[in-house]
Amino acid sequence: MELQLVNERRRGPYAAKRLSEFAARCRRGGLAVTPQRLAIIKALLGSGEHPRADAIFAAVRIQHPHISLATVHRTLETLCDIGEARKVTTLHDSARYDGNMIPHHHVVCVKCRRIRDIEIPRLDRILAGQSELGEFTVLGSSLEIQALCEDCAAKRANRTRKPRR
Amino acid sequence: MELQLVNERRRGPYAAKRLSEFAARCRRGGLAVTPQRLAIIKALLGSGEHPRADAIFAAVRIQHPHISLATVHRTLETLCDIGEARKVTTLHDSARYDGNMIPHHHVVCVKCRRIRDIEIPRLDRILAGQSELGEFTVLGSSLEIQALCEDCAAKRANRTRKPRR
DNA sequence: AACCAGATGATAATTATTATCACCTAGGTG
DNA sequence: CACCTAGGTGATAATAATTATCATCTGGTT
Repeated sequence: MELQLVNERRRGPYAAKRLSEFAARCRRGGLAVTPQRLAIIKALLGSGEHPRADAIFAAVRIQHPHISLATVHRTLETLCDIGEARKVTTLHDSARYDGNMIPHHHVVCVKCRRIRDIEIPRLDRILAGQSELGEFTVLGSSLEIQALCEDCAAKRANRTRKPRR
Repeated sequence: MELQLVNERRRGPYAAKRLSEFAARCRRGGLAVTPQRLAIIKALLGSGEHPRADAIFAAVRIQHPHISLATVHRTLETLCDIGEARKVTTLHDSARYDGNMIPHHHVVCVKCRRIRDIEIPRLDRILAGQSELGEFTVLGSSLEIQALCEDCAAKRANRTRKPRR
């Protein structure tokens, strides 16, 4: 079997480990360890639901009634920046459409958001053979590769070479 | 080579073919063939940029100065419904986060938007070996499988069995 | 204990998308 | 070919997620 649902049981120990390392990882990323950040990462690691910002907000509010929704949004983005979380969806701020209905996938520049089509015949073959996945009936799929395009890589290199100070 | 950028040259003939079949496909989908819809699919097929609604709006406006932005949004969604276009991003109306940083992918129910993690070790192996892709430097990737969960499939079956009339 | 860069809370601003509704038109019907 | 009507459109308001702003607060270092 090529595709399989992830075993949920592994989540507990994994979350505990991640949580115990969190303070150290914040400091490594140059971030202060605040009660809000702890509460947010805890809520995120404790959820298998791929929650939205407002769900995290609701969960965290129980212990931190004064926390602001803006803080939750900001913190989740920050966590993604230091590699403590990832966004399941949308690298883009608005929907993008594609008229090409031939099966294909996408590379997206995370900086300028340019998109190029790519083909991965072997992946399409794997997916074509899989119409059921646990309790799900497969309808379609799309692979998105996050990348840096030439132009943006060049710009970034310039900035790295001579950081303003 | 497992992954490769799609050759752009193929787009012209492909677009011409799709365009010539468009009216028939609309009727098959029970849709009227309006000048607006024609203009929008034409703009979409003519673009390799995976455009946003507002870009399509700008393009179409040149020939149809009175078209409404709402029509463009509506039409693009309609085109997706009848399989004439697809959304490159965001099945969701808001961002969703994941605390699990172990490489994995997602199945999403297109109805209730429930998400489950899946593992595809073979895909991860393909991707791990690919740090360059044409002019792009690969940073990460995520596969999203669109599906229908058990519950939503059951609900849909009920509706299909007894369509109200 | 004091300091301050960075974090937070409160709120306003922004922006993509959807809803509403009066009017219009594609495409069948007599 | 003129007419009819379900469905489509334009204009605009409403909604809702996210981001910006800014005064205040605090983690962590001195």
